[in-house]
Amino acid sequence: MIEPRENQKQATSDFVECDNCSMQAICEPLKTDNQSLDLTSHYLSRRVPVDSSKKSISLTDTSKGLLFKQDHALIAIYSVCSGVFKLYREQEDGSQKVVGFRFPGELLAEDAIFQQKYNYSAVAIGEGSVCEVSIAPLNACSQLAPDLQSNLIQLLAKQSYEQQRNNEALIGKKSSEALLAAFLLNICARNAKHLGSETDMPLLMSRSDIANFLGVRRETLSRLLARFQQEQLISLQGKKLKLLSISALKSRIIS
Amino acid sequence: MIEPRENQKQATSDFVECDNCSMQAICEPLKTDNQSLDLTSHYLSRRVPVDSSKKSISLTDTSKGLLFKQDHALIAIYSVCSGVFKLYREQEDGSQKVVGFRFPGELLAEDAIFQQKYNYSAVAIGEGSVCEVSIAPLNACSQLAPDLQSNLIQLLAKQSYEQQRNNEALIGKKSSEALLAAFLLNICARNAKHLGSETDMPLLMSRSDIANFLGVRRETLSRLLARFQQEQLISLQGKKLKLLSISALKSRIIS
DNA sequence: CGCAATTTTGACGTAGTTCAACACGTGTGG
DNA sequence: CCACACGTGTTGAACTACGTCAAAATTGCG
Repeated sequence: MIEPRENQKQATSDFVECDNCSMQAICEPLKTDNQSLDLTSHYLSRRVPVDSSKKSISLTDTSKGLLFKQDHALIAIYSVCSGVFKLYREQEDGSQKVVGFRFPGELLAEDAIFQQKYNYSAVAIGEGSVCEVSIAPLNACSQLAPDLQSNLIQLLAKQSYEQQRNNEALIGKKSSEALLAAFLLNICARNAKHLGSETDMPLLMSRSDIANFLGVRRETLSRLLARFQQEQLISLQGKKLKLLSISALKSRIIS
Repeated sequence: MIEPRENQKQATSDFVECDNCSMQAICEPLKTDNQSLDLTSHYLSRRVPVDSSKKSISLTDTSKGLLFKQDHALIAIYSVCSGVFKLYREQEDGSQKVVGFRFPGELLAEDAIFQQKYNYSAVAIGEGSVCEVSIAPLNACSQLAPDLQSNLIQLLAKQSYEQQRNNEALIGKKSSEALLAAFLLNICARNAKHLGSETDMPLLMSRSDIANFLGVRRETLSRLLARFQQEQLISLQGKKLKLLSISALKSRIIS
């Protein structure tokens, strides 16, 4: 396993390139504009490591790898640089419901802007890192730079689009099989750009979390994955997921 | 009610008040600012009727009540003034998949801004009306009025929030019962503000459309609704839906 | 009123859940 | 070093919810 020695920061290749990042709209344009260049430094922290395998870092609290916590006041929004983040919500009965995953290049917590508080908790699965955009300074800078504002509009509009698509992929699938097929295609598509492959990706999330998210039992997920392998739709060894036939998978999505 | 008589159309009470409308951010602030007052006239058309029961109106095409069509170029975004709109997507196999409903005060098609084309078709269920914001003029005006821009940000941020919440309500529910309970609570909450009741609303959508959206069969939906009535969770006569016990319904949402 | 469309009801088969046991890897302490 | 607990993933058998197909009942509309 290619494990580049670690924590004096991973190899560059583990990070998504800025060109593939959702946050680009409010990071990069300012690079080209000399006058605004300084602005990003007021709100942006690049590639902050968030690690669930080590003891908790400088972040506020309890659980290791926790990026932010449900119901806490909004401080910053993020984009994922590396790793995978799990979004979940504590329920009245104490159990947790996984409400989503975020992959490198994707935005995180932007839906907290409306009520100024986080709607779910986010935790890194294994090692991860994020770019952090602090909201208060961003707002201040936006007053000064109209371009920044219109870029923020673009960013939110794009996110609205992505979210709609991701959710359409999952609502109202009649069988678990269709649901899983849609999920696998969805996550591979979302990882395609930065991994350079439409068919291969590491499945870092645990079966429990995936099953929780999809609303099926661990056991069912296990059986479905086994069936998909038998039928040569996917191959799955360890964490390595490979889609063997995208078209065949698509044909399983009968909503 | 401040109703500047309009299009000599439906009774005033059928329209959502502007105070309860998602679009308010880019409609109303400009009312208070005398200088910008004129701007809205450049991009905003108020309370345009869209009616599926009459013959097709001045709109482009075929089906009556159609507001916009999937894959067509983005011209305007909308907010629902009255009635209910169904969002659906034509699938490869020719069938249609209902991907959402929109109620008075809610935004429509904002997720088309990213790719400048509509991601689904929208059709009025029965009679409806919308406020229409044309994108090109809006963009032009945004250049001139920074306030308008930041209001647009607020609007998109809010929509991002709403969308996330609506979808969390529906993904990964283990039983159809839980799914339906979540759906009923969701749509009643979304109609609460403008109807003035958390528990009562007209269920204008057909059973087929609801079942399609939820990904269950018409028959199953029918049986579930019957069961919910037996168990005194809801009452449903004709189109009148009443939630009899919100807490009991909530307890059915075991995700 | 009467036909068509929509909704509801019934009987039956299958897919997915439930509960239990088991296999595997990892970390912990004697 | 082994024994043990623990988390994760897989497998089997019984039960149940949902889908399917078919028919009856209701609603809506001309």
